[in-house]
Amino acid sequence: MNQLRAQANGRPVLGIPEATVARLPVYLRALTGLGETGMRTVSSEQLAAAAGVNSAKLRKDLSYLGSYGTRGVGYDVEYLRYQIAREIGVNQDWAVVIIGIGNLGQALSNYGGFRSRGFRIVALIDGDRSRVGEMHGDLPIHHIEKLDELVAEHACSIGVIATPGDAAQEVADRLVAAGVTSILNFAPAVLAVPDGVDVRKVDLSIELQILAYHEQRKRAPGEEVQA
Amino acid sequence: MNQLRAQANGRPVLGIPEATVARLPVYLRALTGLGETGMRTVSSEQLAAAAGVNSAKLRKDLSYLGSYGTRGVGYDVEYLRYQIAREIGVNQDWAVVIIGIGNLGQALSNYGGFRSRGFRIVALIDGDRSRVGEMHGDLPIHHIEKLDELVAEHACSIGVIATPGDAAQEVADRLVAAGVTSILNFAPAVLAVPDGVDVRKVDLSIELQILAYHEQRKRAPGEEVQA
DNA sequence: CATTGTGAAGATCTTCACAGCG
DNA sequence: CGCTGTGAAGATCTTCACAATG
Repeated sequence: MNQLRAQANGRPVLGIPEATVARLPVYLRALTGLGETGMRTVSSEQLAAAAGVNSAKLRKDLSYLGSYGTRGVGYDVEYLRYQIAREIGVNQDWAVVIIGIGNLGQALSNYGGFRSRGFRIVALIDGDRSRVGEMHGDLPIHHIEKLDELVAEHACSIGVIATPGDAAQEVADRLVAAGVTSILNFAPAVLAVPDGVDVRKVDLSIELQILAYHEQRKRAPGEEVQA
Repeated sequence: MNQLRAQANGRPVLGIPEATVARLPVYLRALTGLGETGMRTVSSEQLAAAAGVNSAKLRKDLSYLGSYGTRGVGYDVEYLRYQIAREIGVNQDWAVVIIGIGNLGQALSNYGGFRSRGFRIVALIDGDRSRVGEMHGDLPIHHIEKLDELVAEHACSIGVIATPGDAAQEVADRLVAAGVTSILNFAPAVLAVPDGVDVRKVDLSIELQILAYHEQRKRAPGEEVQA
């Protein structure tokens, strides 16, 4: 329902396929790594290997961004890195609140990979009043009643939910009411949100279950020969 | 390359589509929730709503498992839950080792959602000798030199990597050498593993980047009208 | 007769293979 | 010549819409 791509100026527009969007951060990471080794130029073959995809897919993905390569040569590492970062929005500053400061919330608040990609954690929030004031790194825990205030103060558009499942919907409602329009949900719950709000869900136990499914298949071959 | 589905006995065989496999745990969770509320029977419409998908997709997905519904009525909650659990392998006992006991590794080791789905964490492992013996819950940290021994002792087929990115490949090699055939990788690194070993990757910062991409698009509409 | 199960149509994603170009 | 960029083919996934049926 999109696909109005590349126009006059060569810059793309609307409608980078979701599958491509999901891989751009991987390419970005790979380019950053290659750049740190001093490499100046990279072929689609090399970059694809570093990113763990095949080169046709990589070239197709990059073609949605524009024509940033040089035929016969490859891509300029730094230039491509910049273009992808701009496309994703990672060279902006994103204020993030984390709600639910259990083990996972703490792990997330300490995760170095956020800061280096433009995500700045501006507040830690919990519903348990007895934990208010507790420091994690240089951030104190606030009570969830302060959510509106904190979101407004930091112009925060992204919220991370790391609460138990049964608290997640209420937290999501509060986030939406406070003006947050993107939610990363670690809680085991399906969230209902209004149009215009994006939710992405990470479920640790689902990933393990998918592995288990395949593991089980490795172990029980031959089950198919029994009509 | 698969699609040899449903045979004589009605039981499916090989080739449940990946997209379906990835949703089965979601249905399982939804069914467990519905079951706890006392619901005995559920229509595809209701279950789809609880799982956050549309009902046509749900029915198509379930059809790959067999014909477990009753026309005009719906699905028996408990029976369907059992069938999905069996299909995924969640009613088995899966021994899991976690390598890298930083914030994330600790969060994972405490995560209740694993145990209840048949995943039993049998060992915590770290490369830092000074942390050996440290207790987390009822498990001590072992040094990575003990990996082979621990994997063998617990007949462990799944490993979780929660180390920094630069240690991940070496850890993966060790896991494979020890006999682990499924790896859940939280480290920011693309892992090379032999055929027959499955790797799934969870990258927390990638999820945030995907949100940022869409968030950016919400804010800058109209960029497309400038040839 | 409400609801499942499913062919068929449509959408999206991947891969191929090669024309185009530096 | 080497490598990108991309139409076109192929694979997979989603949705439609309705026949089958308990």
